[in-house]
Amino acid sequence: MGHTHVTTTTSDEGAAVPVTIRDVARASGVHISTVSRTFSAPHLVNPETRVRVLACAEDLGYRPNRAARALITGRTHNIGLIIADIANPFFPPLIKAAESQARHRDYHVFVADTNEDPTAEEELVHALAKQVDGVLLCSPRMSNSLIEQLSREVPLVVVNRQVTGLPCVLMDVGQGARSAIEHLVGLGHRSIALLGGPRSSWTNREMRRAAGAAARAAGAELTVLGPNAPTEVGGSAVAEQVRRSGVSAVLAYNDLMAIGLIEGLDALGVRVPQEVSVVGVDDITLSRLTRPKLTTVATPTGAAGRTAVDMLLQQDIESPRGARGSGAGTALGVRRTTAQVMLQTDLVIRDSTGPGPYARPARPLAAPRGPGPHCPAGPGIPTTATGDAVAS
Amino acid sequence: MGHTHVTTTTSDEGAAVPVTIRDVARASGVHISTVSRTFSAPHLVNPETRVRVLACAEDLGYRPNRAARALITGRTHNIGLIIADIANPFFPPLIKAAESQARHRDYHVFVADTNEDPTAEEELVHALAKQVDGVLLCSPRMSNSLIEQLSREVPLVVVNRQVTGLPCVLMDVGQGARSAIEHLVGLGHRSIALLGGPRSSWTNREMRRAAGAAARAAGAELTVLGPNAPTEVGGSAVAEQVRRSGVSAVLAYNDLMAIGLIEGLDALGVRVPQEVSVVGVDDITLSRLTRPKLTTVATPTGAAGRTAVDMLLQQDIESPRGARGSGAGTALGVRRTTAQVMLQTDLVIRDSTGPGPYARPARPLAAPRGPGPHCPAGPGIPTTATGDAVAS
DNA sequence: TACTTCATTGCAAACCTTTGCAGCACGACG
DNA sequence: CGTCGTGCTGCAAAGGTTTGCAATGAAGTA
Repeated sequence: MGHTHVTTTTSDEGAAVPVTIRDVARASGVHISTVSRTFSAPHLVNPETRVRVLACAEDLGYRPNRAARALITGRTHNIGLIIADIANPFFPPLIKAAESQARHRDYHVFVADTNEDPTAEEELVHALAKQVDGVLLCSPRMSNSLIEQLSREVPLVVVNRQVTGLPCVLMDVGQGARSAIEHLVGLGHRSIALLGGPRSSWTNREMRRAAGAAARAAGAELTVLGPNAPTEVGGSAVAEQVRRSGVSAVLAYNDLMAIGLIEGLDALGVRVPQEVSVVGVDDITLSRLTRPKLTTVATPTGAAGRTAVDMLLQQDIESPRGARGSGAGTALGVRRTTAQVMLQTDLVIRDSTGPGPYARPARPLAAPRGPGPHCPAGPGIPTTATGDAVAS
Repeated sequence: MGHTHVTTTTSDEGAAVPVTIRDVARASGVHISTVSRTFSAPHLVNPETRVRVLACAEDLGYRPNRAARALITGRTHNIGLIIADIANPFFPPLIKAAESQARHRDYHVFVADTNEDPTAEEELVHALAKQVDGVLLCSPRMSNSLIEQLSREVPLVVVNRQVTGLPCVLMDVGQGARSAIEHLVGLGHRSIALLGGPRSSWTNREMRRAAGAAARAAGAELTVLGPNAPTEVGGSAVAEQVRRSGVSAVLAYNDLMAIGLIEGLDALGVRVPQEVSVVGVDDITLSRLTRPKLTTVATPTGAAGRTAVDMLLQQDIESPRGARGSGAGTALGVRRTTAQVMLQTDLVIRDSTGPGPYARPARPLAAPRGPGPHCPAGPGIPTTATGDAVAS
């Protein structure tokens, strides 16, 4: 892993020459305030002057110093985006959507990864606080109370976590888990495992709650396995445990774990979906590329990113922080309205789920053990999953 | 995709009360400069005073304003990281390595995605310029001359692109492509396709050059297909073309394309590796999870991230930008030394490559068409790939 | 002509912090 | 007793920008 080759050259390249508003003012023969206005309030300056100033600025390669500007206006036109794990393919679509939405409003997005570490999360919020106008906290791992406390330092929008009093963007994983369970029960599974994710994940708690209720309602038994790391290795690590537990179907915390689990089961000689059905959550691109293709609960990540940015900017605009005028601020408790948005999820049925032990044969097929590979849920099996498809 | 549910509440949460160095000074009965020193030069302040100040600061929840600090010191302790496409799993390991390395040196990393768009790249550099101490440009898509120009605005380190006069971190994809071609020729392939990536990619040019030379030297024929988008769809889109071209092996620009290609070939009924062998580049985690597992050229992404950060910080430290003292700077041409580091790559042989039409049978197997699925390159076939394994 | 209105520009304070320099007190040394 | 060094602290300028206010001059109105 050492580097093969290092070449070193020395050159006399000119260093960065910071050109300021003063230089432009001097060059164009006006006061610095006029230059400033040329950029931030063009309608206040004589068209002739303006073009002259602009020409000089162009000439000198002047660029307004955003940090200095932020110091006085209190707005940086930056948004912070804190992510538990960039390596999780769930996030990139969210990031991209947020970035494009922000760009439309003349904002830039800075992404930071926390490695699923709550401490890093907190530190990052502090570091970002004064350099951005607001922070999007995605799938945070820290406590609600800490989040509330941090929200006093910088405007926050939380994604994938419900915290009262703060704007939140949620995905209805409860509904998703319910559909998944009902789908599995409809296929004839009665003994199902839930592969838990990180302990401190709101999504994890929601899924657990909803899946438990749905299983109970449908007369199926739900075993909870976890918590686990929300990654491929987290999934493959529990393969043995899944086999021993004797369940015929598994709902995983996310696609990555589902894929890892399938891989792990494969290594143990357990075939999916013939012997065990697996459902994931997220519908990452990858879930369409593995064999078998993954049945999964699709989450609207792009919409989440866009919505979160909108909510942040809206909240941000109505309360210009760092106001001028001496230290008032505490006096008038700012009245702020916080919305919580819940986005729909959808079950996408592909090839990783198949008939279970209690399936009623859909057509004259060999064994109740299920049809050949790549056979999606047959049309003969209702997915209403209210329990009546089970009978016995 | 609409949101199911929106709840809105209004609360009287106190707004962000920005507490400055002044408040702390007032509270602890010292001058602001003493407070400042308490944080940035603790050894200069009386221990008693220090604890008192720290207590007050803690009490009031004071946090130094990094923007204001940067304005005067000229250092933000931030690093910008510009990436062509976060959705490409090649980058996350690089990002994480860079972040961890930066954190060790008390720096923060801000990541930004450009969507493979050169214009966005340039804009992002400008936006970041005054908010970071330097920028890591990863797999840039803009021209060398523009990069050089931008490097006068902010210290730059370039990854996956060679530009003279600037510090660069390169991966030896030339060597990688050579090994891949030799591996394929050794397996008995004589007609090979190279799936090109983005036109403006340095890696792309390097691979093309090296693969061409290696094929010529080994007496094989190389067909170049492309340029293409460096994604799964970019790969699957050329499946038809690959089949028509009649090659028996393909070297793809990266793993994503290789995986997409395999998927596309599968849809056309072409089996990998039995009918066509496929080699990728990058060794992303995903390449171990697809079937067949991907043979690929592993690139040291983590090392690249760490090295890039080191080089940036080193370059940065010796020349403190935004120096105090009036507008000198042009006068003394700053002498700066730029290193270019080349990192090794390694061919990882898995299941997507198998014997070609000119293979000599390794053991008494059925047809020269190749063994069953999941059979990696048999131990009987040497991978020295100097060409002598071909014979006839 | 005198007065108002308007557009344009300059002035200077403010944002929050760092830092060179000077001042102060105190102990030590000659 | 005078001088010096040392340890600590305060003063004020500086960094690049925005912005309320005032000043200027010209045009419009009565």
